[in-house]
Amino acid sequence: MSADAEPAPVSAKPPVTLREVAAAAGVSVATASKALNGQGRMTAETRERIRETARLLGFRPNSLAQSLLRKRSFTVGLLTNDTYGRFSLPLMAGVSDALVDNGVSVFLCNVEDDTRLGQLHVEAMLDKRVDGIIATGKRIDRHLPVDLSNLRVPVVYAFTQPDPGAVGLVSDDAGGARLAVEHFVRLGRRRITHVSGPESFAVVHARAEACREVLQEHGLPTAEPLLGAWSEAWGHEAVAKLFGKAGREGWPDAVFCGNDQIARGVIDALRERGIRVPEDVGVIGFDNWEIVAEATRPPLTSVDMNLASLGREAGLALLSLVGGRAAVPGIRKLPCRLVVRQSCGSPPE
Amino acid sequence: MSADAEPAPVSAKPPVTLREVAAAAGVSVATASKALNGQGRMTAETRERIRETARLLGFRPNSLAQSLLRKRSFTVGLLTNDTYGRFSLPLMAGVSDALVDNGVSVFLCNVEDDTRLGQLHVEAMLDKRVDGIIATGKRIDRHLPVDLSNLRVPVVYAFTQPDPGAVGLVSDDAGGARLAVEHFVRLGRRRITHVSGPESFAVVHARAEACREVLQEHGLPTAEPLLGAWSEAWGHEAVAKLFGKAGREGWPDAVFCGNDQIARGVIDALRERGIRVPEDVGVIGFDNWEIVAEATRPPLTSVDMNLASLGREAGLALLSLVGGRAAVPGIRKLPCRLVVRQSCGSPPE
DNA sequence: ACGATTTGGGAAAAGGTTTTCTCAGAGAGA
DNA sequence: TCTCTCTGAGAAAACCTTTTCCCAAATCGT
Repeated sequence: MSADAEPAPVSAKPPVTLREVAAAAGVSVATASKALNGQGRMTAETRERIRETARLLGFRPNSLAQSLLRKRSFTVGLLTNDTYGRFSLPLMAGVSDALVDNGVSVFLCNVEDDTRLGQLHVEAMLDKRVDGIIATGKRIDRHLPVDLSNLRVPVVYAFTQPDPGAVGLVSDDAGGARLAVEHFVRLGRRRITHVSGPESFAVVHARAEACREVLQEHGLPTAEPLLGAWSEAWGHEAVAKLFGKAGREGWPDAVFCGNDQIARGVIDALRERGIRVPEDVGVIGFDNWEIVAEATRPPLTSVDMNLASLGREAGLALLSLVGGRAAVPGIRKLPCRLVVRQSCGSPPE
Repeated sequence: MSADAEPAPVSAKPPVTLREVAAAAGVSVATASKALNGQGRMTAETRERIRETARLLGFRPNSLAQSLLRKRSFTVGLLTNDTYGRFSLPLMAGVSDALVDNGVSVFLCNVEDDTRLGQLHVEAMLDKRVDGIIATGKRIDRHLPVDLSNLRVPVVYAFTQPDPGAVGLVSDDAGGARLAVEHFVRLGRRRITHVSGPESFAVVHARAEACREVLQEHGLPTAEPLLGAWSEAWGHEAVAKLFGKAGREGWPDAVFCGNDQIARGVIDALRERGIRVPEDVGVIGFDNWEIVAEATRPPLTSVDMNLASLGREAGLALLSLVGGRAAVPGIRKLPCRLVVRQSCGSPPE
């Protein structure tokens, strides 16, 4: 019989340890450690020899052992209840971006509005000695279904309701709304309306209020915002309400929408009525959800909440907290940005 | 002067260790460990006393120390290049679901089609001694921009191109297409066309081929699929091509679309032409992207790739690999599922 | 009552790294 | 030549838990 070929072992040999490097270089582990970390005193020749040996052997320090000793794991947890990631993913990208260069990895935990699951995840993260936690969600006026107020690690809240006294980062919804409405005003629009989501959302009020303020500042007529749902269907309905009444002169010439889906519905409904966008009516959305904003006809001008920046800031804030530097508690609002596409037209000559 | 109130320390006292529990219970750490893990021999009374002490003190074992010893970190990495998470997030949800009950946490790493970033993340994960890695992406016929073929830890590929000899899980696109076309046939549709994405995608061919097969099996006419982009705009264009020519009798009575955005475009374009959906033409999409499928008018019947299940399976497969049980290498295709809404009509009486 | 076995529990090593001490030898100053 | 100060490097503790081995006391059998 021929000797059977050994099946390739699924897991290769164990990683090379500092002890092995030290042995290969003919020094003690202490010296090896110091050589690699630029600590201690030794001849440049010794240090270089050890470094070379480590390189040759492909040595990488065991992060677990380091963490155990340093009481710092270079690991943070990102807690979210935003299953589809509309908001958390851009945020996560920013967080990750801010942290990866510091060698920090991110545990993503979806708690799904389930307290038990949240508890489970938080305990798992704590057991794994995360250096800190970033809490995020799908709306900024609700808590996650889990209590993070008395943890042994710092917590930063981003795009979710912070606990009192904690560090919170949210988008400046009022500012975003200003951006949109002022853009309309600048383009010469005069009858500007606001169609937004459910009354139960804090951002709905913040944006509506800012909208009203800007209109007043410019001496333009204000009307009650139309509140409904975050859906295309509501955009259609709203158009029916706004443009259903006869008398073209009463019609708005601009609609600022609470999100891009509403705006999409509004634009489609306007086209169905033969009302031209942007010639007759300008439309601005919110969220700058590119896949929607770019698919509307014409492409949608929209307010971007800069969630990636928000995530970056949250990551940096957490890093600073982890480093022992106290951060100013309270809610910090980060500016939005208007992404101009073609649903508003150009300024009058 | 009144004594200043001490500012609350940002980080509370360090976690309680096994040593402290042992001291409080008047036993050695060895005994304490055994008591808590159900190991060793001791009187039930002693064991219970230690357990109670631990509970009182809020002891939780340091996962880092455990991992160091067991050579198992209860941590896995999820590598993706799907920045917006259309595909990775449902998948991630499934993975997480499969793993959380085993106390396994997931590092989410977005590598963004950037080899350097990929390298960075993989090394960080390896340094942190992840038990395994799940690789995923935004299309199943492309590799991630990072080499995972000779890692010391098991790797499972889900919804991305696996390395040869590795374990790969993907959706059964051909099966999904069959589901859609057979649904049309069952409803009595006879002139069924296929509008899909760019030719460069493997799934485009798989689905088109399956589509052709089903039509042949039923003796129905086949036509070349229309290949374009994954966009609404292409859906509009395709309708122009299909329904532009005069002679209503040559028109299709069913359009199977390569994704929901195309389907959305198709439905909108049909309505604009006064062609009724589903009465005149049935439409089926792919991906079951709920936010799109539910916003089309009428709501879109669509093929769901069961990405959460895919994620679950990937998680379980990885767990099994980590546990040392060899898994069958090669690509396993998981079935799709047809989500029926209202864009196809009801079966004829 | 004496040896054999069981019982309850502790000591110590292991896991990989960092850091603080310690120490032998070398060079310098007198 | 004798002491003092560096210099280069190692020993060992520490981080926290698990597990193997070991030992004394108690129980059992005869």
